[in-house]
Amino acid sequence: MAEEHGAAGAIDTRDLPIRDPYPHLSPTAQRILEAAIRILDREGFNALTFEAIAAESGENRASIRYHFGSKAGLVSVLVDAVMYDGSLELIGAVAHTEAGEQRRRALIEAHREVALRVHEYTAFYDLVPHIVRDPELRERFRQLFVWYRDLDSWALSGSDDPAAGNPYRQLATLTTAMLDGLGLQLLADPDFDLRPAFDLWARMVCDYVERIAAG
Amino acid sequence: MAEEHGAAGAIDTRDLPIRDPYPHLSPTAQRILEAAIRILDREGFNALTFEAIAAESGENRASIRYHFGSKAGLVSVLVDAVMYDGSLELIGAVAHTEAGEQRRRALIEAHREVALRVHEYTAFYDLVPHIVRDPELRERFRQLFVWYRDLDSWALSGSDDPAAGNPYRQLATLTTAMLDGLGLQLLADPDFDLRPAFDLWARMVCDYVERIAAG
DNA sequence: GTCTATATTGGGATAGAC
DNA sequence: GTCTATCCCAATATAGAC
Repeated sequence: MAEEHGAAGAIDTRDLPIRDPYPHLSPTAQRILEAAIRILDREGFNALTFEAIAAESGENRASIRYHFGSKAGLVSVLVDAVMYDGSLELIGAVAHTEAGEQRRRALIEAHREVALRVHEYTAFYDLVPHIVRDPELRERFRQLFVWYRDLDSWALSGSDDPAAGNPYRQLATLTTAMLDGLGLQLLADPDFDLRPAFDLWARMVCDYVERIAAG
Repeated sequence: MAEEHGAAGAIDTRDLPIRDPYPHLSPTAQRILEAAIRILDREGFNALTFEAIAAESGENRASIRYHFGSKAGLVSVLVDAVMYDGSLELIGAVAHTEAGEQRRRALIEAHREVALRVHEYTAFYDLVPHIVRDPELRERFRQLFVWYRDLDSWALSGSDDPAAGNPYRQLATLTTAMLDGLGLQLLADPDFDLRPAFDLWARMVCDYVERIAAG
């Protein structure tokens, strides 16, 4: 009675516009990248200097340039790592669910979990100004949104057929926007309880999906 | 048959957690501030140096420090100016509308207009990382969100009584989040057409409001 | 591959002339 | 109130020793 995993895997990591940077890095480079992410979370983009990264990682200043070429090279990999982490969680939650109501619930629950963790949004919003002004990074950013809308509409449709997601495309756009926007309100006030708002959204989505399904 | 303006003005600029910085500035300081905003829009926060502002405004480097005390002082006023501009437009759209359907429509139309102009979101998202890390700025940011939720729920309720907005508070949170999130998607892709998504949102809001009103 | 030392740039702050 | 000159510092980049 369970769906075949192959079918449910119609959307997986291979469709992601970004890839996991870690497997392509030497152990030293991985340590540097991890240190850079910690600094970005804690102190923001402006604190992301070779000096600070060297201290945090235990590596030498010059070693950072050796492994990543330049500041821009490091930032590019950093952006991939942050984006990839966020996407991976969503894929993991829905990729192997059965078609139908179960998948829709899994998607909404995964969204809720992500939304409630402000910590990841700090690094994300720190990177946005730089992503938007770098043509290459912005293109990856754009593709990531496309991917999010694809995944969301696919999961909302509850069908394994990607084309079935089309009626849900605008709803997916709204859901993605909602999550980013709620993250911003959480940044403004870490004590703000966004669960009631999220619950309302989940109800509105379910109502809408039922109406679509009913014709 | 029209409501009194005094009553419709239950929410106005006096309730804003930030004030218009311009009236308190000398003509020179105003020119400097305008130049700073242009640079922020065009080149981002990192390009916002005394050097660049002096060149853009035609004023002298030292004059900037004289008028704003320090870089942080300038940024603080800059944040107020950007936030105030966004808020003013929304107030203008709904403050003098009649209670009921007209006000709800005015609110939604005002939101649509703001959402479609990516240009203002660039400066906003450039400032976010700095706002979030400065306790004073973040507090004003938090209060601004509270104000947005108040205004939105008040306008959605269609009543002049502020308390009538309570059932719409979560919906207001979602609307605010939606707009910020759509702005982000527009930053990622200026050609992305978010009107269909916005139309869907307007419909979902109307449906919800009708259901609440019906009891 | 790794590190030291140094070059170069550009930021904000300060003091004081006008 | 406005501007000039200068100081200090921190950042990335470079060259070359090991």
